Amino acid sequence: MLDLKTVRENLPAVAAALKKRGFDFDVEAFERVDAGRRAAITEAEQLKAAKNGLSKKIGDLKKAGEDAGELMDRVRLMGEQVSAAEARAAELDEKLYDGLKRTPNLPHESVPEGLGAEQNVEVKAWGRPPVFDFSPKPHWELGEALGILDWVRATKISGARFTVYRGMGARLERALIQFMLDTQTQRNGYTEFWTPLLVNAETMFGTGQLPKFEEDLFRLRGDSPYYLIPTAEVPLTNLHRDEVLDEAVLPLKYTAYTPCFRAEAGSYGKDTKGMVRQHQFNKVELVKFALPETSFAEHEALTLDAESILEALELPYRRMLLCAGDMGFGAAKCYDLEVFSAGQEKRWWECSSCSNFTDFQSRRANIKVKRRDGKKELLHTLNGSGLATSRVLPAILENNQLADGSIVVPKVLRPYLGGIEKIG
RNA sequence: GGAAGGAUGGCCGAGCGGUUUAAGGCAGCAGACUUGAAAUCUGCCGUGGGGGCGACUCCACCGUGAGUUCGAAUCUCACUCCUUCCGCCA
Repeated sequence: MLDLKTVRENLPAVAAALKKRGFDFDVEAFERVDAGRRAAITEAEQLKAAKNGLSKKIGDLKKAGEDAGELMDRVRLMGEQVSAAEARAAELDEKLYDGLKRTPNLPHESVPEGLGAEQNVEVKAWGRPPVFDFSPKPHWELGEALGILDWVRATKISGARFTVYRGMGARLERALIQFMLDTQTQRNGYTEFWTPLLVNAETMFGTGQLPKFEEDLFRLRGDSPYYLIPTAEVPLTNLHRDEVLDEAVLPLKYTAYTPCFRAEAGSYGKDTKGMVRQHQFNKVELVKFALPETSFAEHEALTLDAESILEALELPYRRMLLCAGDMGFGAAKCYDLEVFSAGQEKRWWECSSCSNFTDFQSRRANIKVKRRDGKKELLHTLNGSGLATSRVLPAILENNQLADGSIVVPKVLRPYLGGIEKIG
C-alpha cells in the first residue's frame, strides 16, 4: 500500500508514476474523498472533544456531591450527533483506504516505461543455447517416453494442470530442490525455513494477494479461514508481520522450499501441455528484509543468488528488466530470469521473478526497523524465486536430451542422484 | 473435543467505572561526570489519524468485534489466539 501522505502531497507525480505502469489513478476522485474524509473526521473529533469535556465535568460535579442530572441529559443527546458524524467519517475513510489498497506500487526511476512484455529490456545473457544434430523434443514427450512424468494419471487423480513424477523423475525433482536449498543456505547465506502451507487472510493481505487477487488463490471451503499459499513469499514475509526488527539484524535472508498452489484463473487454454503452468508446483523462494537505503543493492545481490543456480546447472538464461506495466502489483522494480528451453516453441521460460517491494508490503504487514537512534520506520521487503522447478526441470530435460531420448544429468546434481550421469 | 487461567507500548509488568494525562522497570536516545569506558545522575522515549506557518493542540487505540454507561484498559456478550490439565491422535 502506498503512503497516504505521500500520495496527497505528490498527487501529480504519483499519478504520473502509476500511469507508467498503465494504472489510471483518479486524481479528482482521490482529492474529493480525501478532503471529504478529513472534513468529516474534524467534525466528528470536535464533537467528541466537546462531549469528553462535559463527561469530565460530570465526574467533577459528582465528586463534589452536586447534581449533574441536567448535564447528563445534554451529553446523552450529543451521543447521536457524534455517532452520525463518526459514521460519515468511517464511510469515507473506508472508501479512501479501499482505493489505496487496490493501487499498485510506484515503479522505481530505473524501471523502463512500457505496458507489456514487449517493452521489457534484456540486461544480461548467460550461456549458449545447445546445438543439436537432431530435432529436439519438448519435455512432455521426453518425460512420458522415459516414464518419469505422467500427465494421463495426474489428470485421472486430480485433473488438468497437475503432474505426477515417477521414479527418476521424482528423484530428479527432489535432487533439484535439495541442490537449490543447499546452494542458497551454504553458499549464499540464507536461513532455511519450513512453514505452513495454509495461511490466514491477514497474511494474504500482508503480501498483497488480498483483497485484489482472491480469484487466483485456492481456499479449502468458502467459509474456511485458510488459504493455500501461492508462493513461500507469503509465509516467509509474514513471519515478521507486526514486528519491529533491530537495525543490527538486517538484512535478514530467508529461504524455503514449498509447493505453490495457484488457481491460474484466466489462463485457460494457455500452456496446457507439460509442467510449465500447473495448479501445484515446487519452488525454492528467497526473501529479504532490508534497510530502505540498501534495498536496491540487496535486490541486485538477490538476483545474482537466483542466477547462481542456473549457472551451476549450466542452463542458458537471460535477465529481463521488467517495464513498469509488466511488473507485479507490489513491485517497485523487478527482474525476471528466463531460462532457455530447447524443445518448445516459446523458448525462454520465466523461472524466477526477483522483486523489490520497497515499503509497499511492510506498510501492509506493519514490519518496521528500529534504527540506532531509536526511531522506527518501515523496512523494505524483497523476494525472488531461487528457483521454480516447474520451469527448470523442463529446461534440463530439453537442453540435455540426446538423440535416443535419454537425458544427461547436470554435473552438480549427480551427487544427489547416486552419481548417475544419464537418465534413460 | 472438555475444563481452568490469560492477552496492556520494542520487552517485562501494575492498573479491574471518573487525578490513567496508561504507574514502575528493562532496552534505546541525548546530556552531565570521566583520559576513555563502566557505574551513577538528569532529561527524552508507543502507534495511527485530524487541525495549526509554528510553539502546540485534539481524536482513536490496552487481542478482535459488538454492547452497557454522561464516562470503559476496567463491566457484559461473542470470537481469535496463548498457557496448563484431560481426552483423541501421526
